[in-house]
Amino acid sequence: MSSAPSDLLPESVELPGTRRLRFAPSPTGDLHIGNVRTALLSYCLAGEDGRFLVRIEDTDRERYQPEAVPRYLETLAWLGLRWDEGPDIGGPCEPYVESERLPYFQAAAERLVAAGAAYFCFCTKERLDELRAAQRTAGLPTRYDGHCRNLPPAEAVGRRERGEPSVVRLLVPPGETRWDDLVLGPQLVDNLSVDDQVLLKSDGFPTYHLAQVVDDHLMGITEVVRAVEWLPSTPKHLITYAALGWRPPRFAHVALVLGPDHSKLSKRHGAQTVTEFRELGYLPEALVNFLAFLGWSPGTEEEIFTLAELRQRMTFERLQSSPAILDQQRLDYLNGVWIRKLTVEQLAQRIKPFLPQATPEQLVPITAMVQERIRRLDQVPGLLTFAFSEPTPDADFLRGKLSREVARAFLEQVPALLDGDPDQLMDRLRSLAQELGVGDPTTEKKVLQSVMRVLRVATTGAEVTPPLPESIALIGKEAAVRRIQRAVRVLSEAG
RNA sequence: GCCCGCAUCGUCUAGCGGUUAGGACACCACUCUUUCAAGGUGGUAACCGGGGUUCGACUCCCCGUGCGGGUACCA
Repeated sequence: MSSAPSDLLPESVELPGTRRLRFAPSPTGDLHIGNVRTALLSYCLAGEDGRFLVRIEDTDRERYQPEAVPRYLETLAWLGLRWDEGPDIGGPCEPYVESERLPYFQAAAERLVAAGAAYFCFCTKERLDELRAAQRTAGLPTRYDGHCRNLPPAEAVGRRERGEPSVVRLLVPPGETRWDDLVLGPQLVDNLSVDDQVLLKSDGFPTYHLAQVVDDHLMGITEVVRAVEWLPSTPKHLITYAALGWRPPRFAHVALVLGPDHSKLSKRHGAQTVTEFRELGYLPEALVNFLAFLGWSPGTEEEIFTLAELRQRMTFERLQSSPAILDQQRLDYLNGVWIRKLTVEQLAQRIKPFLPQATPEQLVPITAMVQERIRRLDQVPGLLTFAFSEPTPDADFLRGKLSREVARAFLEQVPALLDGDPDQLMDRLRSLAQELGVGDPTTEKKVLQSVMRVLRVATTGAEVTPPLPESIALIGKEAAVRRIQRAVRVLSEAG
């Protein structure tokens, strides 16, 4: 057999980075929060002296969505996960798109076949289906029966030349496979339970199993961080590395992220893609901080971390092996923390897309008003409806617990108080309220509250708003007076 | 069915043979306060079950149970 194809496989040369970790998403749809978590872990675990690379795993032609690639990259960038090598910026191991690396996979497959570590298989889908069904009813493990394992090479070549569709399967040797997982510890698998995996599909594309092994080797990947769903196929990968004479990377299998009902995260759990979380008004800083703690902890009681700090601190030793449930309340809390950590100007920029009706001049004052009271950016419009539309509270809503007379008497005198120093407005309102509170059986404090409530409802139409002086300043004195006068009218007419 | 992994408050977690089992979210009080938040103080709440090993198990081993994953020419 010719050795030419194998020459297509370059031996890895010196590559930059003490550690090289990659994120290799399959471009189908939108980036799932679970995927992003492994990307985050890989980015952090690469450390400050390591390299983080992105490789596009587009070997499934059925599910491939070309538009997904730029979207994925944009999402990673939004989160701040900067890659050192990737499809857009290139690097020493170009190209970083698997569909452009077919010769490598085909060469590897041929090398494996030549070495007797893999073989051509001509079994049809129908035969395989029947086989599995029969095995299952017999209570046996469902796996390939080795039907094509011992085809004479000449026959295999002949059938291929005649155009019969074929795949290349890994020939799993007897024995056992062991490795020391960076998260789960020592693993031992009897090769009897490892299937003869298809490495090269009949369309000439590799399966994940081959592509991952070949590319991780050629790209000098030192550690592979992936979800436990890959655990059962690790022996296949290790056997492939060994057959190719390559040293495998170390593996770190992290547990899955589950929904609140302990099942795999899916649509019915609400937001699950990064884009969805972004549209709900979560900050990348919060998402990163939150995700990092799903399966990792610093071992101290610190819990607020920037991405840079995470990259500095994260180690494989502290990775957790049990699954984590996505708790959105905790995410909300962390998001609130990060919202308050930003400067008003920074936050204003983040709020901007959520409040397109705000003028540039309004944006900063608005931000200052809401910064302490929101946990998500999408809550901003709800807090500020009064600023962008005229409220129309009715008399009963206006007066609340107060009598119409007291409510009206109070409101009638407010416009005059609006003129002085805005910082003292509360003091002036307080004095006015105290005057009106004389003779009232309730405490002064309660009177003050009721009376402020009337003014709040009159000017904003809501019981819950940012502080009154700022709210009034936002809508402007003129509008405030107009709204108060309207309220007075409503209260009078109701009588 | 078969193979594999996991198991501390409701949730995220600390713990790595001897602790009053710690922190955070959520929740409940109180506090601050013009509402709502934010902040402060305090509180409720956990080692899945059964066997071992050991002077001593949340911690180590085995079994069970529960949950999760794999079982594709998808990743």
